[in-house]
Amino acid sequence: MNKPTVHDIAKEAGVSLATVDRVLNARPGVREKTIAKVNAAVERLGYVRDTYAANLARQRQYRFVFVLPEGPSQFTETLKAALQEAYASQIADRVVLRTVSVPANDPHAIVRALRALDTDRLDGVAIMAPETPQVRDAIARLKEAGLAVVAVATDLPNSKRDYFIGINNLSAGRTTGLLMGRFAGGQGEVLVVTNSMRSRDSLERRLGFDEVMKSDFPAMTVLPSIETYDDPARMASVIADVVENRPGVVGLYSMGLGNAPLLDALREAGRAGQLVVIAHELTPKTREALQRNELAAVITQNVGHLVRSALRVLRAFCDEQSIFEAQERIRIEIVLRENLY
Amino acid sequence: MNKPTVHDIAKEAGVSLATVDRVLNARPGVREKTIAKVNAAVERLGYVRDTYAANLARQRQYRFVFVLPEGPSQFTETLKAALQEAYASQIADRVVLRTVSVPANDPHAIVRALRALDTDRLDGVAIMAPETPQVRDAIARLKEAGLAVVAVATDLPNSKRDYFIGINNLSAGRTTGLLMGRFAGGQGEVLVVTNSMRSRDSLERRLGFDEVMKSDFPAMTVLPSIETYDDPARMASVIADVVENRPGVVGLYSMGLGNAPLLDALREAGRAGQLVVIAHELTPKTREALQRNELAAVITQNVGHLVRSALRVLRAFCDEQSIFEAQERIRIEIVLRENLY
DNA sequence: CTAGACATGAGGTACGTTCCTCATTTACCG
DNA sequence: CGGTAAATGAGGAACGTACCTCATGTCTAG
Repeated sequence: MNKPTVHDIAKEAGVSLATVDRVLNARPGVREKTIAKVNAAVERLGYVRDTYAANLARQRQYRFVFVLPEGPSQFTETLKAALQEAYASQIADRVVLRTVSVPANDPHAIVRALRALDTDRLDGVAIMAPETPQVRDAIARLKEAGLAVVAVATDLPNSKRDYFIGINNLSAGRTTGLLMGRFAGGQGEVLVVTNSMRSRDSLERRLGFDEVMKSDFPAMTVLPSIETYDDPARMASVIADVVENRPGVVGLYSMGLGNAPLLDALREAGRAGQLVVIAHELTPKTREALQRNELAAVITQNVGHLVRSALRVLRAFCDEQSIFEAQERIRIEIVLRENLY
Repeated sequence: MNKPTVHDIAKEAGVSLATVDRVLNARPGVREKTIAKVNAAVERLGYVRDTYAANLARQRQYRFVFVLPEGPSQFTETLKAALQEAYASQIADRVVLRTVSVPANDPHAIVRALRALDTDRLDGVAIMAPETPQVRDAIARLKEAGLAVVAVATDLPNSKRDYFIGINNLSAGRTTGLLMGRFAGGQGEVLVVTNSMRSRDSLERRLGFDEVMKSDFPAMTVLPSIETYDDPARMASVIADVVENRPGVVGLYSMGLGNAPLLDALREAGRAGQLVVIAHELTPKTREALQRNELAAVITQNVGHLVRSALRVLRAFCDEQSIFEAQERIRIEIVLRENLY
């Protein structure tokens, strides 16, 4: 038997097409009893609305905005590229997309950008930003206006966002810890470098990393995190110091942004390839470093998947459809030289 | 400006809707010159056919069959479950799906199954089977009948299949080699066990594994592959032998099916957790073993991704659409205890 | 010059849905 | 019981595309 249509429902329920339509689209003017009759028929026949036909009739447009940080990070660049690519594909059917870039380190700019969004001409927003009370408020405003809101890559757990698309950073840190311990042989000191420990992402990763180090590799020592604040010179001096004065250091964990300066500094110091270096995010730089054996591993999330997922989830929320969790779960990927493709 | 429609094309090209339709659907009875005019208009306006509207009008059905091996393997089970799950989702819009199971170790059965397919009532076939000349011929027949054919999980490179959806097993073997060498500390012997070395998948994995072992970990010794032919007793005796007589063995690589008996045997022998054991395919069994630290790592491919990809690719070939490579590339995933979710 | 083949146009119906309007029926209240 | 409001029915147009028929226009060969 073919898929049932609204006409079949009407016949089955013994009502007219118009009534079925009123029920399905939650329009007023139908008795409870009739609503029940229609719903029963829907159940019985297993009717599912043809979203594409519905979108056609309704001339549906999904107007989405991606609010992304703009900075020296290659991560954002790859993300934007992936967005462009996805936009040209089937997934972006009936989607009108706009990207808003905000300076990464300006907490006020992000709020201004969110406040400036014209909620009347928008159906959904994807946000990648650190969480602040102001950001939470701005998101509450978007939700009140009926928009779908998803957090991308970095979660906004205390905001009213509908969904988070990205990895669990605690697990990511734990994964790195396990890998570091195993690769380094369970002995020696590990240095953790990061751009800044102020972000929750960094904190969570560090937390997970330490947990595993402590429980699984008690013979190893994890040194305090060193913050480099986007400053290549600072990074160079940190690395030089390690190379000269800390012979016990066997591993290096680059927790966030700023992989490029780290790799440069290591190469400069002539220690590239001798330490177990693990970094986050697969970018052209880290890719190359993996190939040269300068990085032992990269912990990453697939940005293509990330943006496609964001688009699908935004649509689902706009249509009040359920989302296919298994498809939207972003995996913590471990990339070595050999599964780099 | 909104997306152009066929009407816009007709206006732009200065022809009627009927002619535009004839050109777009490659129907006969249009002069070369007119075809060029229409195509020029399509180019100029950047027209893209609305596949969903087209499918609606055409009452399109995608009738697909998945031909899958039936055996003691948990892999096939997870694959079928994923297929069921995907079938309920958007991806399977207008798809009518059937699964055909064939005994895994009967090369004739697969050919019989492929020959039995009614090509008139079918639009595409996804096949997971070892390649033989007869299978190649059967696929050639399907292609001649105009069907879309994809190989899933295990490639059929010399057949006429349109596409392969799965991982590169040479790279998978290389990845495992790198991981094994790193985890085991570059010293000692490694045992390789597999159900059978007759499959190309096994051969390629072994090849890749050996390549990396030789180049990156020359101090390690890889022992000859041991085949267990689906026989738990044989597996148990192999493991017992290793535990008792081969103290130099530090690592174990389970290359294909039969992880369950291996893990059972290891537990039996009391050596679970002491060797670096790496296996393929994430299943309930291997998942549990990771959690118990009995497996150091699992090399796998996401079966959900696999089947969704197969469905998308089959559709694309049916519609002669281009496929979005980045989305269809199946990654070689490294799963540790910590990124297991 | 004309028959016949071929090219093109005009217009309609359909797909499954949405969203109208207008008419009719039903239920409830006093 | 009539009056009124609410519920329902009937039907149509539209979305973008496919596919059909029939009429008309144009070219070419004889």
